[in-house]
Amino acid sequence: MVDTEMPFWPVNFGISPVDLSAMDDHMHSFDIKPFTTVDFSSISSPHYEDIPLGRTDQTSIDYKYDIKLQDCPSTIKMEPPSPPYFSEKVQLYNKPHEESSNSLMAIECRVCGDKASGFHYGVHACEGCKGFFRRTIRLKLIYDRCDLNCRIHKKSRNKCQYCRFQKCLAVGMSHNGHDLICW
Amino acid sequence: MVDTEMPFWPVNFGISPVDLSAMDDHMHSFDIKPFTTVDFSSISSPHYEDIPLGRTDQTSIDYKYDIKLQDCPSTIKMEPPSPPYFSEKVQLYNKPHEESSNSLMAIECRVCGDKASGFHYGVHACEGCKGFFRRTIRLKLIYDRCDLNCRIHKKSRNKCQYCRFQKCLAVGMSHNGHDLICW
DNA sequence: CAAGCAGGTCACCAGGTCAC
DNA sequence: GTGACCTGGTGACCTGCTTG
Repeated sequence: MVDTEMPFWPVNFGISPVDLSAMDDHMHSFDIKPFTTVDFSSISSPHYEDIPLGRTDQTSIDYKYDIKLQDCPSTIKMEPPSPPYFSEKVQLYNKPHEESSNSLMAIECRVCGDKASGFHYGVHACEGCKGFFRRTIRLKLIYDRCDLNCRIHKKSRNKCQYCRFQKCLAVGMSHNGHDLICW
Repeated sequence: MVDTEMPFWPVNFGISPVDLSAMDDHMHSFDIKPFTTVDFSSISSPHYEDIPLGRTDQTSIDYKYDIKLQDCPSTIKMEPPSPPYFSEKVQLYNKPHEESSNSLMAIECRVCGDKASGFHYGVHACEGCKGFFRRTIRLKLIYDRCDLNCRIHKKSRNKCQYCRFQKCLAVGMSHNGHDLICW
């Protein structure tokens, strides 16, 4: 959070508007941080920024965590990011009156398959996995390594924290996941 | 089981624990306090020395935010007011790649760079910054001071309310923005 | 009438809490 | 430690008013 390395915006004082725009564009390019400065605690963000239409830019930058997956056994594979993101939101907004929340109810947690309570940290997740991920991040927890690549299900999700967290990362959970999809 | 001494997993590599904790601590900036210690009456839109045409009567502003931009660090300087009608249009035409079907669509929020939804409070702003500014003003919110001069852009705008609001003021948002453009 | 903005609304999610 | 529940900020959308 708080990237102070480039406190640019104040500088444009007395510059022509055109220059300003140009500068702004430039500034944006600084937003992308190298992994070495990954923003750990950033609190998130804009949930539905451009939801309604054409959010075509859902790149998979979410994977900045995944890149290493922390000594992840090679057997762990990335899963595609949670695509329901748009469809559901759009659907929701398109039919406000209807009890369309039911549709959301049916969505499965990408990590354990339990019922997702919403779109958390960039993926559909249940309360349990959401809380687990949050706790891990906030407390900077490190779990005992496990090479068994345990499968994570609703019933077994608490058996292996290491693999659960790996799964969280693998499915694209990111502490600032929402931010990331902007790029 | 849980080893917190060696935060070695991907997220924070390259970041020192100090940085991390600093970041975390920054979260507290979301605490909102009533305007008890702030002289609300002295708050006003930022001054722009280079404002050509006399925005004479700042006096009628309902909620006048401090000229000092809430004790903003001296490194923060005002940006020129949004002379938006032209600058943004120019910018618009300089960006042919944008789908300019709807000309307004392409205008950037002066605060965060997101897509502006219109001319709000005196500047082109997105729905998010518009709502944020409105809320801050109407509820007389004051945010925990931040001296980090955080840059505000679409994906980070929610990370620091203090700096976001400073940016709002800096770009010229004012509760009676309409007065401003009427000179 | 249309256009455009101020202000309101409320689904949504991050983060906190605490019984278990 | 877990996860169901709660709280509060956010922002997309809506409504109503003003302006031309």
